Amino acid sequence: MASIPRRERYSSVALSGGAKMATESDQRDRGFDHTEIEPAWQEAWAEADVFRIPDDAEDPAYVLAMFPYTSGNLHMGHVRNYTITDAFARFERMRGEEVLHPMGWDSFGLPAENAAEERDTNPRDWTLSCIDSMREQLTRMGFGYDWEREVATCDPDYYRWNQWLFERFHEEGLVERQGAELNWCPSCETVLADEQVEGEDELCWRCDTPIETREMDQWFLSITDYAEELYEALDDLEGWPNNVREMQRNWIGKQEGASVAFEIPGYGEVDIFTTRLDTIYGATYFSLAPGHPVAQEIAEKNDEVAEYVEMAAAADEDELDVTSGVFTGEYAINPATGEEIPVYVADYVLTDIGTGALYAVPAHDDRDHEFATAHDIPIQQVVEPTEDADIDPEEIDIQEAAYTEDGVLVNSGEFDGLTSEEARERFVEEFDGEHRTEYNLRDWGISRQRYWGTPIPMVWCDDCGAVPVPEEDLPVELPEFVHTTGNPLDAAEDWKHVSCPECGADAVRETDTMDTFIGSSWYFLRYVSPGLEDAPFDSERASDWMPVDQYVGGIEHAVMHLLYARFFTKVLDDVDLLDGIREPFENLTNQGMVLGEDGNKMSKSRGNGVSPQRIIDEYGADTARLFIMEAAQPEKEFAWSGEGVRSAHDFLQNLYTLAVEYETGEVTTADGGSDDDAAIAEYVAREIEATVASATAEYEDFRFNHALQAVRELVSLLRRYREVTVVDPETFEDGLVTATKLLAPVAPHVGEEIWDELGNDGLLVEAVWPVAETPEGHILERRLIEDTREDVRDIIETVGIEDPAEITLAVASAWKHQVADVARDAENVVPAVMQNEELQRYGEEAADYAKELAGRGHVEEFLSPDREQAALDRAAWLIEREFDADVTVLAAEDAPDDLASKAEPGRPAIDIAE
RNA sequence: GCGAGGGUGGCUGAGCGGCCAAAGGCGGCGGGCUUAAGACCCGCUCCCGAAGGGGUCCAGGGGUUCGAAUCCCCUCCCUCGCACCA
Repeated sequence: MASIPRRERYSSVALSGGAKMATESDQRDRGFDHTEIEPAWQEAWAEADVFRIPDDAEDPAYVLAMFPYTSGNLHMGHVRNYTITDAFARFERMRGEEVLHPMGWDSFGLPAENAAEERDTNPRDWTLSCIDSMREQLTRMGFGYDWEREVATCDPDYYRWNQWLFERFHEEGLVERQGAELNWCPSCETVLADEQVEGEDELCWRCDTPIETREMDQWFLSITDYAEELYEALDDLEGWPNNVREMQRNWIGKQEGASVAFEIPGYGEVDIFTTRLDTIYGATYFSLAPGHPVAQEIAEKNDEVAEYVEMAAAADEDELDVTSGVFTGEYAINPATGEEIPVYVADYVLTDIGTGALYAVPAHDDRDHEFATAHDIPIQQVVEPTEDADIDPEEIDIQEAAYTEDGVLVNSGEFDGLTSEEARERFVEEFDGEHRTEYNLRDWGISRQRYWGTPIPMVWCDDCGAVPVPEEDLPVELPEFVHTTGNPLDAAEDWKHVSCPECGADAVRETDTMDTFIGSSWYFLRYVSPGLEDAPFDSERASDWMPVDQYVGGIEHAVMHLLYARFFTKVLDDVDLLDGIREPFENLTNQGMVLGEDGNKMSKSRGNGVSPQRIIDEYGADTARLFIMEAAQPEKEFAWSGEGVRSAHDFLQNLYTLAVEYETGEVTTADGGSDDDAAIAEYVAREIEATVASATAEYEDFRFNHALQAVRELVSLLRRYREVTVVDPETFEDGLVTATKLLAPVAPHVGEEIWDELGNDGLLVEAVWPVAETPEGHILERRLIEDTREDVRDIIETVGIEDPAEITLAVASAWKHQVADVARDAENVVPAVMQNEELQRYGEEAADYAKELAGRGHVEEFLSPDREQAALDRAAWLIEREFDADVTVLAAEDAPDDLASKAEPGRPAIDIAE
């Protein structure tokens, strides 16, 4: 795999280089050529089938990236996403886990139709070619997937199961046909689910076109049946980011409250929903949404109301003022007071929130207050702050502004003095209401008036109504695509006309297709048994392999995809297709954005985009992967940096070169050298162990940048090691091998190349992850060395020593360590030390030191004198090298008294001679 | 408005009760290696200091503690999500 040994290449450069500057390509010739090694190793992995996971694997680590939409292009966001999962999967694999790391294609959707229109082809061919191209790009990045498990949602063998599941849902009573006012995207010419409408401006999630509303009959999945569990279970999803859980909570919008009926004479009882039943005595008017049935009824008799209702229906969202509304002339009876309060129809009351009707309490609700003020409705206070509240009840002027906090009841008849909380509980019974929980979540409208999706397997019969297509006739395949302005399925006459499965009469197929999010709601189950022909997935295996252990993808799916997938999983468990799996994704990571070099979001208009293709061509996949992983922790955003890319590339080249130099004998080695050399080797060996321990922990915690930082430090140490002395071959090679292994999940191609170069058998991808504990005392030791080096620097600098010749370090005597040990645990340090018989011998000295420690308030942990000395011995070379001076490390008893007496635990005495 | 997450040195960013003047990277400065360049290596990069010392410091203010960048409260600012939600 590796080409020419480095030496030959080097000499060829030397021959041709002469005095002129080496070109970039010359430099590259000294290291590896990524265009050569990357495809070669990709082929080697494929041949060895290393990413394949057998069906009989038991509970493998399931590492999953959100599958891409088949746009045809891999962008940096994808590269980051897939680098993270690939690195983690490779890490787990090297640790001996069986790993399920599959890939597939979210391949239905409108863009394919648009592309087909533009290119005079059809969505299928277009999509299939996109898939081929994206698979190729993923492979070039070196991502290791089990391609035998590849799935594509546009494949009839896949979407037949969307249909089959739709019918199962139907049988379970989870499919409903509802007429509703729906979000219509005029550009996509289809309806959208609420989740697919974004922001205040109400834009289509795909094309950013402002949404219109349309009244249509639609197929809905009853996700609201699961609202409670979807909401409550979020608390236990501890492996999920808080913001995603919070977004889902927001979206589901659980509200605990109560409903109470108000009588409107002539119109019967009207249910209201409220979270503030405690304020019922303060209700001074009653308000109906324009869409409320009673409002409609009143409109029939009252022209003014009719006019308002009509206007409200026609008006756009924000067109009407918040105080707009009309008095109906009717009165409602407040069940608490028995009083009649005027009934208004007001646009600020929303039809689909609560019951679409409410009693208004201007004194304790901001919107009601505003409305009451505008309409000259009385404002009656019924709650005042509790005594321990921050606000003085005297300061509250409810004519000026509503007091919306909980408090104590006033003006509420016999209930005065109850707290808000008590009143809410009490009033439910008192006024014949009931506890009620409302959710914001609406049912999931899945009908789309588009071609490139899963046909909804229903047939419309004049006599039988909507009839499901019999299971044996699935899949209902898409007909040939035709170019048309409307829905191509509507135009497919032959396809559309069928006989009714129930009565055999002439009937027509449902021409709407399913929301593409149906396909992504269970694809993670299909990977378990992708070819299965008689069920969507193998239930037993899925129950064993699920949930997904690590799921990584963009935050844009926080509500839509992730909520739908949770919903599907729960339903599938309830219909026994799964066994006890209630949640699909145990741990979730949302990778941050990759910004352009200017710190802004990459975009065509800014021209700050970086194409993965170009980076692979120029620097190779490993460089791109390493740069991305070093740049930031997965969930953080970072800006692309040419400098960073080059740095990653240089590092890989340097490590490779170091390995080659070692292998070709350019690194001078000697077995069992001097004592000094042995000490240095031991230092290096301990650092190797420490690096393994910390890098492993960082990989586990998804802090790849920290792991990689540790690897860089190790490699830097190895370089210094070989510079300062003849190296111990075993230690040095262990260092190289360790660094290579720790790097393997991120830079797998270069890793294999080095692995091979060092003469190892087999593939690195299948090698065993190193295991080591942080050497005992390593942290204290590192601190000691760093402090000491810094002190030496400080002294040389402050004193202005030109050329230090001899540095003597003396460890503190054993009794000082003992004083510190006693002091650490003592309440009263000085007495504790002086009462210690052993320490009494040191009299004044011990007392003085004890006083000093007592003054610090806290005594740190220290190494014992022996271990301090040993640690300094091992690290002496670093000091010698830095200051170009001889270094002597002495035990207290071997050092001159005046020196030794200056030493403290963790702080050797330092003498520097010029 | 409600909710979540944040505000750390020239920048980026770790730390989240003592070992913190605060990791790493970038940038800047000086030095080594080299015919030279790159790469690599060694320092410095808040202020004062002729032996490891002292001062100030982690958005602002207050508090808890022997001790706070780290915990609590208030204020200001940023980012994200939801929002005429009864």
